[in-house]
Amino acid sequence: MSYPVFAVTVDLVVLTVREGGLHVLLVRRGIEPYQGKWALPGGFVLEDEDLGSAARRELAEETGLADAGGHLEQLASYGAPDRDPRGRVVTVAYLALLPDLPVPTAGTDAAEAEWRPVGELGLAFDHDRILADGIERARSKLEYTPLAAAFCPPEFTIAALRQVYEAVWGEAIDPRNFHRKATSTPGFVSPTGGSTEGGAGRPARLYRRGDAALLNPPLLRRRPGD
Amino acid sequence: MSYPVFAVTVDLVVLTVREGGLHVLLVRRGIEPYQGKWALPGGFVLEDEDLGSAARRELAEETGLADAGGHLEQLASYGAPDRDPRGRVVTVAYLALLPDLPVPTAGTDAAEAEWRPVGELGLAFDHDRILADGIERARSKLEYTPLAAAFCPPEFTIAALRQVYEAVWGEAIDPRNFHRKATSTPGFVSPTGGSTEGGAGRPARLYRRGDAALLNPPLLRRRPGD
DNA sequence: CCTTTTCTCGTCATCATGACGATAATCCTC
DNA sequence: GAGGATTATCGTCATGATGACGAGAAAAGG
Repeated sequence: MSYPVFAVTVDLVVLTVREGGLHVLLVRRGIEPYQGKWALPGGFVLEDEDLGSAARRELAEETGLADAGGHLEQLASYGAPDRDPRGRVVTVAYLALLPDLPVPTAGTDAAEAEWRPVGELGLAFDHDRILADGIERARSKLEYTPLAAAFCPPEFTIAALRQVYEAVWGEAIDPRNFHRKATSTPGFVSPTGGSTEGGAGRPARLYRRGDAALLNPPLLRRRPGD
Repeated sequence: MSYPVFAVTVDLVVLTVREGGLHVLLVRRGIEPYQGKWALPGGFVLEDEDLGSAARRELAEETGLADAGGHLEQLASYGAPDRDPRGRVVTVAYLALLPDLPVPTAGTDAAEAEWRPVGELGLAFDHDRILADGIERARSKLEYTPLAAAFCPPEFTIAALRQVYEAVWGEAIDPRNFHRKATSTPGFVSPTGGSTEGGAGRPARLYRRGDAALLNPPLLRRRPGD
């Protein structure tokens, strides 16, 4: 039986929270098509390589970081016949959530990788859509999982965790209610015993990510139209 | 630049509720590899065909039904290097939820398509995993969306909807509390005005699927370990 | 007419949440 | 060092959602 052949790529939606807003890692394309445009980092899946392995490899190459406590999961696949003018290319998109770390550019593929605020449009290929899907996935996952901690360093305060929610959801959250929710939901966070020092205001206790896979009950954002 | 080439297939996890239990549409493989084994229906993505179009085409071919009010969504992609002994094949799995309809076998590809209870293992390729992912997706979607109605005919009773939840989640639900929840959650169901007749017990009002994309608040299943 | 079955509506205690007051513990400024 | 600013943490209260369960309504079948 004969069948069409495809190239298969992985594209990465790498999100972080910095300066109070959600940012995505983008690269400027050096070659046609879409030369000079911003695009999601990504690349071809190699022979003998699993999809997840390819995503982890690309993430390491683009960020120059050995997986620093973040989170990586498959997002969705995109394969419109005309999505790449060079031919039939199916891309498997992955979503990565990382703490705010500088992107090293020396000695990596990430010649022009940069954190950009989400919301800019005009990315190459169908990357606008992929990015939008990734952001919606991240927003939704924060409701039902403790994954907000993937945006934080290994130890963090409740306030830092709340600021992640506020940045990703784009809405303000009452600090007192959030504190109650975060500390009372089993497996959300676990105290380290330590505290912050040197900042403004009362020192805050430090927490690590909890061991729950799911928040129960979830932490639902306010839906538009209620 | 050179890169590996892949075949791309779509595989379908087609679920329905019948006889009080969750069933999946399986086909018996007629050729090697895995000849004689049960497998998910699926096939190659054609030249000039979008992934979603391929899934809809396969669904129509396998069930012989023009999309009968069900639901179809992308599930995930699977591309382990050794998942198909014939070579590098990436499959994009789709999840379909259908009302319980007979599977016509005449004049279709579905030479041996059958509804099988979920839970049997030993499917071809990595289809055990794909099926498990599809079931978990369906269970989860029932919590946050009105999609349970996709398992029902266009008009249905609250009891029928409840039985969908009980079959998919595998747990009993209090009919009175479920009735309150279904009728009071905005956009979950909308009454048609009609009623059942001829059955045992008091006639039940008929409903259609509501127009909400999300249930708010959601209808959470009891989590193990609470 | 009575029983059985199933649907529908109500009640009540409990829990989660949103709104917000109050106190605690630090830093900064004078 | 006194007082204010800032942030963290704890508490209170009204409201809404939920689980458990009682009870009436509307049919079928003897």
